Amino acid sequence: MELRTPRPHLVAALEDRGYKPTARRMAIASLLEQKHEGFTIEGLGKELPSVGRATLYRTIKLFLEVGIVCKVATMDGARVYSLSRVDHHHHHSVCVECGAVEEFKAAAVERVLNAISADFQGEVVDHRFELYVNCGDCPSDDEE
Amino acid sequence: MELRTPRPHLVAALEDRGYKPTARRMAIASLLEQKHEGFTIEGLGKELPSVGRATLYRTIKLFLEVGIVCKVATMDGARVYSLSRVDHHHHHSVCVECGAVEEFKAAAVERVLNAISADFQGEVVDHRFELYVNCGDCPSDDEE
DNA sequence: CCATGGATTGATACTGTGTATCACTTATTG
DNA sequence: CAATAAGTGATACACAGTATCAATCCATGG
Repeated sequence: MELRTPRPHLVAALEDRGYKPTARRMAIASLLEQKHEGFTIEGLGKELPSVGRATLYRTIKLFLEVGIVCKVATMDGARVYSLSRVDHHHHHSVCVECGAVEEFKAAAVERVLNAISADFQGEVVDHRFELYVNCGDCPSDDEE
Repeated sequence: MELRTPRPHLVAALEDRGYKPTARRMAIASLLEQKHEGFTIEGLGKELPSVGRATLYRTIKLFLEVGIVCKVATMDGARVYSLSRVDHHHHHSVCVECGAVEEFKAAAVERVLNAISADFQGEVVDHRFELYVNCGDCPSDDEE
């Protein structure tokens, strides 16, 4: 298991919640940092065969909880995960060709949301806004 | 299998594509018309035990293709299906309490989408916008 | 140094969701 | 009625995710 130290804020995000930055977790985090595409956990398993499946699921769940990974819906309704590079609220675009996930912030979306919330009887608790794109510079899977 | 005839446009949607309005399909469609909440296929299976599991999955897939059913992502990323009552582009709200799915059209969303598309290098192919709400008049599961 | 206890890990079994296959049935059409 | 296509059900399979439990790791105190 090659252990490149991931960026400090990932480590901090874990430690702040009382989780240990173990070798497994650091290996997984540093792998994710090299990934531009959305990933599945089964896919990670193939790249990190030395890490148990249960640990992978647990770790990604932990990363979700800590906020360094997001769960994104693809166009066909499947789920992929994506490392979050920013710590504020954002949305995702997913390239339908190469699967690249980008994070973007659109104040306009929040404004629309507020407008819609006002119309809604009942309370708007949360939302999801995803863009499916042709990113235009899909690597021929070089980034893999 | 009780066979209430579903609304004509469901039948038409099938026939227009060369699919037959069989007894199974009509039974499933008429069950869906009574449903206000998002549903899972396994759930349908419990309500229609006389219909084979494979047929249920095939039928819902067919309904998706024909456009009379939508696949909606819940807040936690799970998928539910929902009968579509309108035939134009729309979005969904999902009540986090009772699971009720509403369809709504928001021109503002499309405007934002156009604005964002202009900023994007590459082409925006599709999008998803879901609202998670507390609908405020959750039946105490009376509508089940 | 050793014991102890909590956190982490891996193996495994299990549930849920969806697809593929194949034999059987039903409808249609000539 | 025979031939054929469409639809159906059983089953097996693949994939996603959870639960359990024993084993391991690691910090701490004696």
